[in-house]
Amino acid sequence: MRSGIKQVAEHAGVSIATVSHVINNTRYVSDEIKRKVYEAMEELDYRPNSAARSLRSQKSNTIGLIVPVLPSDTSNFFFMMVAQGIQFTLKQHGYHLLLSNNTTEQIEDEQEQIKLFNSKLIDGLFIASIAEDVSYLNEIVRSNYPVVFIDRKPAGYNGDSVLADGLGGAYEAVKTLIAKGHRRIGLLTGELGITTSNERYEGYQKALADHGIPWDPSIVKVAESNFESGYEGVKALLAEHDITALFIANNVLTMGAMRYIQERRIQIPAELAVIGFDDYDWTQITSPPLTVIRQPSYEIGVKAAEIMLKRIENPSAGSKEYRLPTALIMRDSC
Amino acid sequence: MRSGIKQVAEHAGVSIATVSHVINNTRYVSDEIKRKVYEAMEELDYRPNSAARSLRSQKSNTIGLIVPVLPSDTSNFFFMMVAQGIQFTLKQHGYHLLLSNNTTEQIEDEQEQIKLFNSKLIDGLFIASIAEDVSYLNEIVRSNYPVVFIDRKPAGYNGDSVLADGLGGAYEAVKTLIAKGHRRIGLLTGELGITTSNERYEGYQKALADHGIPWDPSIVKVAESNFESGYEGVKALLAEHDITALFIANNVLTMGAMRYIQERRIQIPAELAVIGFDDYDWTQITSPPLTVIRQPSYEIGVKAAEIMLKRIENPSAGSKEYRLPTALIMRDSC
DNA sequence: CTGAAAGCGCTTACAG
DNA sequence: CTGAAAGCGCTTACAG
Repeated sequence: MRSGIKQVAEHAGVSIATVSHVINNTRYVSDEIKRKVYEAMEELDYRPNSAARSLRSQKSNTIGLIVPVLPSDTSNFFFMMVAQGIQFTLKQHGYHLLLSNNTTEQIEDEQEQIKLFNSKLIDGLFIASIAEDVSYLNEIVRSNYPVVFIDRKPAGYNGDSVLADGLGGAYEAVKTLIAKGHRRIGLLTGELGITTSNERYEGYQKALADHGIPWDPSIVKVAESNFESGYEGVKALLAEHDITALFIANNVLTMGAMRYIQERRIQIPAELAVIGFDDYDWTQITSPPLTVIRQPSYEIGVKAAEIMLKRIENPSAGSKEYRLPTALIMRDSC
Repeated sequence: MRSGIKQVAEHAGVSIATVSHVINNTRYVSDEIKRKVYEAMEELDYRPNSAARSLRSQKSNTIGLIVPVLPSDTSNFFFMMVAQGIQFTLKQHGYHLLLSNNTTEQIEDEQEQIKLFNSKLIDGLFIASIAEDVSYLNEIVRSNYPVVFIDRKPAGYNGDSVLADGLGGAYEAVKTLIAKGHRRIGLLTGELGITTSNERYEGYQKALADHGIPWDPSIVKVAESNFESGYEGVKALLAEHDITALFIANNVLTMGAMRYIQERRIQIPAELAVIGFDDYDWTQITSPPLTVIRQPSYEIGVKAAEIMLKRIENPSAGSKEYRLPTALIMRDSC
């Protein structure tokens, strides 16, 4: 039998109220008694039962995370890194992370997950929603706990958001390509709708505009974010159009695209200059190593967790947007 | 205010006992009453409070997962895929997954994590322990819930284990290299001690022995599993020894090794034949695409979850080991 | 400065 | 076939 607060109280010769207060540091207890309580806890290897604690205090010390990662997607580092950053930070503050993948990319699934989390009395929710508009949160979450949006900033609900500066990153990539003399610069990007893709597209357009290059919609390819689409995407782009450079706006598409490029022995950067998105180790092992826009994925997780902890302490109104800078990592592909 | 079982009972005009029983399907209730209860639950959007449920039933419907993934390790797909497989399967059975990374690779950290999980009343634990001997579990877990070991099979505690057939995979890789005419086959592998590395080493030795090739310890390099070590590992191997082929026994080392190989423009397979471990998308974008031993990582997660669910239902004694087959994926690097 | 006691929302013997 | 009630292990007003 595991021992509870009652056993500790008996062992220390005090009331359970006192034990509770020394555990939570929630009112003055004399040093002498404190010592006794700690000793008793030590001796009995006491661990507070968090179900009881949650039930009573309506707090679970647990925060939910919902990310859209398909099981087929053996390449999506981004959310995995974010999750790690979150978990690491939460752990240091005594919080647990409940993980859920939305594997279907259905909005109903997302809602169902949140309902499940609700019955676990989560203290907060991190979500990379697949929806553009999350007003459904008004009914499901009802401001019972803070919501922090990661990577994407959907409309319709009040919550902080933590994202990378996708516009700036895309802008820098395209500007770099332009500086190298390219004018026919293709874009391969994920499906529009979520802010992430929208912003990168915008950055691309803005860079072209700022440098007086007309925007040619026929050399931008919008594709589902998976390896296959990356492969087919460059293939189509190269078959039909005379581009000399390509900016690929996410890491999964980049990987698929590189497969096609390496298969056809297309010379980089001689025949085609490329800049990819996200800086993971594998971008260094292609031939040549890829120039990429780095997003601080782990740091996004850390930041999101910090924001969440603050919100839990101080649920003041008003939401804020946190932008983490991207960086151009120059290698040999352009 | 969220509504509880009491409100549902009132609304349906029955006792809370009856409501509880229809929720849990735990004793006969007439169809008529059942209908009323369901209606009431629907109407009030009732979600059982799982803290209360856990406190009362000593079950949390939550299972913990501890994996050793370093924050610096932007390459470790394996456990991420396993985690996904676990979470997907658990979700379908109404279980939640509590995630924890052991980011320090300290055994004390591992123990601390488990203690934290204990106070959350987890119903089970998945662990890829960094320890060879986990007898400490006897004190911490005390058979309070089943433990399923993933990827590694440490000694000292009774639990099922789910792993890939590392010995067979390594054997097949080396055999393939031998069949291609190689006799000086190097090995780059992760640190010994955990069963995973041990077995792959064994497979390597066995394949050599079975084909009458003397085992030369000077061409095996044991290294920490990270990108840097992979890079330095091949570098050392190639500088000092005349190997014509190389088997790299895990994916992180493979990535680092490929970096060195591509940097030095070493021709594969002409100058060096290589077979890597783990089949992730990025193994297709190197030049040439890599021949690898595929481990079914997602499936290991699914299997582990299934075993866990069975154990929870039926905590019979005796543990079993489940081996999932590996497969040689032939591409162009050998 | 510390304790006795109510109550969080459920499940589950016990009655009838 | 269904209900009244005890109790899981805590936290936190309320007293003194």
